[in-house]
Parts: sequence; structure tokens; C-alpha cells
Amino acid sequence: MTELLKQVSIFSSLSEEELEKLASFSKLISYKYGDTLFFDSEPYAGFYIVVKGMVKVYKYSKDGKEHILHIVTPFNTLAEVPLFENAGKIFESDFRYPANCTAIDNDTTVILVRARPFISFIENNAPLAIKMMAGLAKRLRLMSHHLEEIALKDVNKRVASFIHEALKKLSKDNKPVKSFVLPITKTDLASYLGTIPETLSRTFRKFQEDGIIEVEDNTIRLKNITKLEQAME
Amino acid sequence: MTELLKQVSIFSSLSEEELEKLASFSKLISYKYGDTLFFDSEPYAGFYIVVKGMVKVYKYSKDGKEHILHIVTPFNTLAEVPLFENAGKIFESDFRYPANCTAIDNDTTVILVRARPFISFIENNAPLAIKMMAGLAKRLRLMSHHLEEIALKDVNKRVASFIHEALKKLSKDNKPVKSFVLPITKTDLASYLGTIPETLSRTFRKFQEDGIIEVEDNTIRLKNITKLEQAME
DNA sequence: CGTAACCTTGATTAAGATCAATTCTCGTGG
DNA sequence: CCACGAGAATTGATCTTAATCAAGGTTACG
Repeated sequence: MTELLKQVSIFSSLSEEELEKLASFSKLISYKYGDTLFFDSEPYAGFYIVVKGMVKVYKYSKDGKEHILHIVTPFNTLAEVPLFENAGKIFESDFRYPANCTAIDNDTTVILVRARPFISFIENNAPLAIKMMAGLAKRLRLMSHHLEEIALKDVNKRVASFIHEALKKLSKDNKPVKSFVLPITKTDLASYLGTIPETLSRTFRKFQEDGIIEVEDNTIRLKNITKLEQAME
Repeated sequence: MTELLKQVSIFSSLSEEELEKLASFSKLISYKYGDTLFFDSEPYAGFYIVVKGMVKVYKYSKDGKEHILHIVTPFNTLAEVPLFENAGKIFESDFRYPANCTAIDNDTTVILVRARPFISFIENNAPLAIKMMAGLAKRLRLMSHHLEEIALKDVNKRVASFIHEALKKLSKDNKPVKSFVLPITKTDLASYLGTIPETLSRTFRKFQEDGIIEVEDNTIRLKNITKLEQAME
């Protein structure tokens, strides 16, 4: 397991010895598509690192609508919030997971890091604390961006921005990528974008008719970057 | 200034000496209503602590719509995210404020804590790092709650929840509070709730007609808790 | 195969934004 | 001290967006 832990960026500076200590209170677990890692309000055991596959973190509204807060990909962490929120008072407070989490890849593997020993571990390791803080800060920025998208933009703009960002993320070294495969179902994507499958489907169709993109199953191919950028604003 | 710093919960464990060190690279600044502390994308100088008054942190959409991300009240911090996000690489990266921030009280005082010296300061102080992490984690939870509200609830439910939470926050020791004064303009509240003043005004009126609350200027008085709770779900 | 989940398309409806107009308050300057 | 103008709030009429409702088609898996 230490080999896996080493690949997690926040742990990259740990010594072999520290990694083994970390591994000693961690646990490797595998899931299939649709398996649930934890439910909202369930007692908190610790945080997770996805090492393979993918999971979604989401909430339900009272009437059963689902909204995906984020999708977590390999070597990223999730559910660290309760850990730090209660850092000082870990033995007194009963604390719980703040959302639901389910595997959305049929071959998903995660590491569960138990909360209590980890808190002791981090208390003597300021550099690690600062790295984890960077992770939290990044998450905060992503969530603030997500909120901004949902609060300020209509569905067309959200979808256009999503495609634009996805392509940008894949493009490296001045090599623009112009197509990608959706790693999740369109239903989940709709939920992540704060809409419903019907509306997302219509939006994709409209974008095709307008010559912005081409959609074939789960592949999205960019046809006209200028039009895409116009659709974003 | 150390007297003020001492009242900030994350600094509560610092020694007199440490507080003075902190004060040495901090700066007390006063603002009037409408004064802007910083703009989105402006170069990052450091984070702020509100010690008096109130500020709003907000984003603009392309067509000028404003959405308030959060309202910051005395002895809370803001704009710490860039600090940690770049913690390791503070000297290389040009980093910037991620949103706009404006005073919304005519007598607002803040402390600006400069980023670079603070990073060095925290690097040798794991307990402080962990406390700041708790602050970030709490912010993350609040933002996730905010996102949930906006993504999953209609305006009626958002307004009802807002009133319910405001009353709950003020109620202590089994002493239910049944009225409160809005600390911000209704226009700002509308922006925070992801709607517009017209819609908020109509919602308040409907709630009055339904006998849920009474609104007089900026005072909201609860008339029927059961109906309020029904309106929330 | 058969069932269930996913996706698409069409028709309808409802929520809430936009547009427009009026009133009120408050701070500023004549 | 009063007048003026700006921002805030309210109300009404209208319009747009996207959710809901309904149905059919396609794919994947047991």
C-alpha cells in the first residue's frame, strides 16, 4: 500500500517510515459501480483516497433530487472536512459524513485512512498539515467556482463552460485536444451541472445543430471553438 | 492590535510574543460602506480578519449580475484560500484574489495579514496550521451547504431556510428568539440567496399573507414556526 | 431473453427573471 | 433648511427558461 500512498501528492514528502506508519492505520477497499462508500450523516470513520476508478459525492433534496457536488478521480482525497473541522475535539464530538458517496466505475479502489490515528500523525507534521491545507484550499476554490457556475449562468453557458474546461484540462503543451469521452453518464453529468438529463440532451442537440460540437454516444468532438466560446458568455 | 488578534479564535493559543510577531506584518484598515477591499483577480497581498462591521465576498457574471458567496462578520477571516493553495510556491507564483470584496457597514475595520511573512510564521507552528485548517474546513462545509441550497431548493424554500437558520443561530439555551433585524440590505440578501430583489420581496409578502412571518422594514418576526418549517420542505 | 437503466424527443407547465413604474429614504450640496 | 438625486424596495405585467410529464428507443447485464 505504501507504493500507492506515495503517489498521492500530499504524501509525496513523507519518508518510507512515515508512509508505513500511515499505511498501518489505513485500509484498501474495492467497490463496483453503484456501491456506496458512505451515506450522508453516517458516523465518520476517516477520509478516503481514490486510487482507481471514480466516485461521486452528492446530496439529496427532500423530494429525492440528486445533486453531485464533485467527482473524485484517482489520487485525490475526499471527506477530509470532518477530520479538520473537529481536529481539536476528536474524542468528544460525534461527527458524521456530510454527503453521500458512491462508486461510479465498476473497478474502483480506495484507501480509507482512519481519522483518530491520522490526527495524531498530522499534529507532529506541520509540512503535511500545510499540504493538506493546500488540498482543502483547492477544493474550496473548485466549489466556489461550481457555485458561481450554478448561481450565475444558465444551462447553455454551464454546458459550454464544462466542455471548454474539459478540453482545456486535456490540452497540454500547446497541443489542443478537440475531443474527449465523457467519463460519467449523461445523467450524472446533468446532476453535476445542476440540471436534468432531458435538458442536457436538448442542449447537446442544440449545440450540434449550431455546429459547435458533435456528440456520438459519450464522445464529444469540438467543431468550432469560436462558437463554443461565444456560447459560454 | 494584539488585543484584537487575540479575539480571533484561530489565534487564541498564540503567545504574547507570537501575537506581536503576527502584528508586525499586519495592518489595521478602516472602510466605509461601499468601499472595496479588493477586486477579483487583483494581485494577492494577504488575508483579512474583519474586526468591526461587515464585508461581502462576491462574484460578477459576464452580464453584470452579482452573486454573494458569503458575508463575513467580526473575528472571522477571509481570502485565506490563495495563501494555502500556493503555500509551497509562494515566491514563484503570481496569485490573485479569487473574488471581489466590499464593506457593507459604514464603520468597518479589518486587519490585513501579509501573505509571505505569514507563511513562514505558520510553517513552524503546526497547531496554528491545524486551527486554520479547521477554519477552511468549516468554510468548505458552509459553501457546500450554500451550493446545496441553491442547486436543490426553489426560492421559497431557500428563504424559509434562511429565516429558520437565522433564528436558530440567535437562539441559545432553549430560549427561542422569534424576531431579528436583517443586517444587510434586501438586495444583498436576494443576491446571497441566488435570486433578485423583486422575487425576494414577493416571497416575503407571500409568507406574510400565509401568516408565517411579519416583515416591517428590516425586522422579521416569526408568527408560526410550524408553517415556517412546512415552507422549508 | 427480459428487465432495468439510460437516453432522447415532444408537449405542457410553472417558476422566477425581466421590464417598467412608483414610492421612500437618506446623504449631499445649494 | 430644503431640494435634489441615487439607491432601495415594492408591485404589476409579461416573457423566458427549464422542469415536469409522457412515451419510445437503445444498451447492457443477469
